Amino acid sequence: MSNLTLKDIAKTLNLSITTVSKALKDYPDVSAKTKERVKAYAKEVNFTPNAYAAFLRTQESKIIGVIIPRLNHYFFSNVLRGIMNAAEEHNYMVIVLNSEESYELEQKQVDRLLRQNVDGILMSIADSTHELDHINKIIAQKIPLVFFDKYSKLSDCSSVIINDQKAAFAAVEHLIQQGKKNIAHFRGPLLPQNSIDRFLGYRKALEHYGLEYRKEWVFRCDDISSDEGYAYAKTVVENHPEIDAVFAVADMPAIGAIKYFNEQKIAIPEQIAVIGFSNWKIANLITPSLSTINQPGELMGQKAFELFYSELQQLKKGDTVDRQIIELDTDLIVRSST
Amino acid sequence: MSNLTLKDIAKTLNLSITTVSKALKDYPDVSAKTKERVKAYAKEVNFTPNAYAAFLRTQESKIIGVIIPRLNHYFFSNVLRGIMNAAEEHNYMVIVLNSEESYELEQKQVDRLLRQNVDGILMSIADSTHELDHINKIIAQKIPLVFFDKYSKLSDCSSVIINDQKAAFAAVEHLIQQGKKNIAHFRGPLLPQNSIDRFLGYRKALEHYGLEYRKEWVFRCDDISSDEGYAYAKTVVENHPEIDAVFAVADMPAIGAIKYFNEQKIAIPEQIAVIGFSNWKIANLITPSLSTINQPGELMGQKAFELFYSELQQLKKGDTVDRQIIELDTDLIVRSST
DNA sequence: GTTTCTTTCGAAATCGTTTTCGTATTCTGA
DNA sequence: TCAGAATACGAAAACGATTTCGAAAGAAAC
Repeated sequence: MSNLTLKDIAKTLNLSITTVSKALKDYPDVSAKTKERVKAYAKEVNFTPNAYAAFLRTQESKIIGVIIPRLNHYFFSNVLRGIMNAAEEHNYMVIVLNSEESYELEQKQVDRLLRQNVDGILMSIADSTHELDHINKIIAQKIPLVFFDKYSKLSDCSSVIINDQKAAFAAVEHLIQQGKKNIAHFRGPLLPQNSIDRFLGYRKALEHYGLEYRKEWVFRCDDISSDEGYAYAKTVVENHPEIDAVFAVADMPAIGAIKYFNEQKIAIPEQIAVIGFSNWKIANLITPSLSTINQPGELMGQKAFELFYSELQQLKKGDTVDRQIIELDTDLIVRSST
Repeated sequence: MSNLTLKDIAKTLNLSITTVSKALKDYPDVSAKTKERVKAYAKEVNFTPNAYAAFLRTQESKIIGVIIPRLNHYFFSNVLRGIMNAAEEHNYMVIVLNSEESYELEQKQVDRLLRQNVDGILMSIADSTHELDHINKIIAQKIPLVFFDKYSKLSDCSSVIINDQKAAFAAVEHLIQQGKKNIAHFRGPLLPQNSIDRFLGYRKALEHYGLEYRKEWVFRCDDISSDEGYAYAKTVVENHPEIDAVFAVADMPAIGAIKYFNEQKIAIPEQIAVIGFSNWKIANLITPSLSTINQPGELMGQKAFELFYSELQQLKKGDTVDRQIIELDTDLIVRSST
């Protein structure tokens, strides 16, 4: 029952290792009869070739690495699910690593994956990543690299993203159409591109509808946590009573804000409306349910794998790889908080 | 910059492959001088031994497999995080697979991991798993297997679990101490042990406090979803107005129930109290915040890895492995819903 | 009957590391 | 001075699959 090898099969069938190997891989220089014999026996004893030995020759590990900044975020775990399902279809295994949003950890994880000889790397870069040496190392080794969600504008790689600016614009536009005029923004950290883009979308929407941009209405959530949202909601109520709506960079801060407003018996959305970003499952479960922007996580993961796979095929054929950027549609989900 | 081998290093340093290999691994029969020379050069060119070639000799892949029933569940993603952090410390990589709570998929994933020659498997068995052939296959191959959270009472393996019965008892006891007398239970599916144990804890608490068990007050959530909780809450209100508290098998059904009660303006906890199980992050974010049982996810993952690691060491020494069952403490978290 | 071409198979090299064993050199003590 | 022990290194055989190349045997052609 323990794993047998080609040698074992060859011995029992009175053939050479070579012939057994060829028979299993349908080489033309093996007779139909022996092929049948070998295949039948291989199936009978449930033979599976040793992946490591195979790698030494083929240099294909049939493993991809995925680096995710946070594992227990609903959105990312959905992306992961999409990746894993797609990988499964192509007989790939997935090694998952998380960077905890740390640049140092991210570098280490990349090294790990390269040492493991993965066939490709899919990653969403950490908020704190400010240098790209590790990214360039991947590219230098000619290993397919695909970004998802959080990407780097500086390195030209295949990516699956959403148009954060457009989505943020839609969210703020929706608030404006509900009659809100003094809209605050709970923005994300300074570094990652999507945090910047959402902020820019916010500004653009204000500008487009002739509302004044006031930087004291922008609050920075470095951890993108509900606690920050809760704290800023308090600040808003106490120091900026004129604010009548909040657009948050993500659902978590939005939910924290709603919690505070609920406690203070501030009417949502009448007194103050709240809209989030990502459409976490929880968004639909709180009271009032949270309006938000839906990000198609599973689809994003699937597309990311497919980009990797097509790059790999191109590399194997010796073609020059053409790097694509896939922009997925988001949609505005209106619930009771706006 | 591409990966060099021992051979390359040996050539440039005018040494044999053997000596280089030994120097890097601190064999005693290499002089201090050459060790220095080799190590310095290896660091300079950033040499990392090929994991696959190494496997062929050592039969150690330095990879463990983790099978999780649902990836985007807050609790499991926390466990995963604990596993991954512990694995990292011991220089292990983690291949993650999800079974989607399906027995068939679970079998497939086990086969995958065995084929990949993982050094061990950590898993939480799927709700629908009713046979144990695949489990026995792992045991037969003498590969360390550790269950976490959802385990099988039938196979004697190392496990990290909580005492579901005790925890459920504590939850129901708490409701009773709040003066509740007619306590409903939104139970989980029939199969998994923890669903059964929580149900038994519920019954035991009723019995212990002299309350009558009524089976029409038990509702089965096969998907453990918020929708089911929502629907059953409606049933409770419409058909069983005497019920004044709900103990749910998990946070999700509890949250669904709260959503319905909120909509119907039923006072929580005055008219009806609700308690969940798991302490998802969301539990503290809804209004009213949800009382629940805290399950230490990250710790569970860490312990699971440690159990695996100690089994592996025992195996390598040729000792007989002693399988342990670690029972982690849960705690009752009282919030506003009770 | 000799040559040429197929068909079918196997020997052996290879991937990159680990590890056993042997050998050459130096060092010890009497 | 020399046996014996320590020290430092290398040759070579694994691990298990893949693949190139060559060779044997039979079929076909003249």
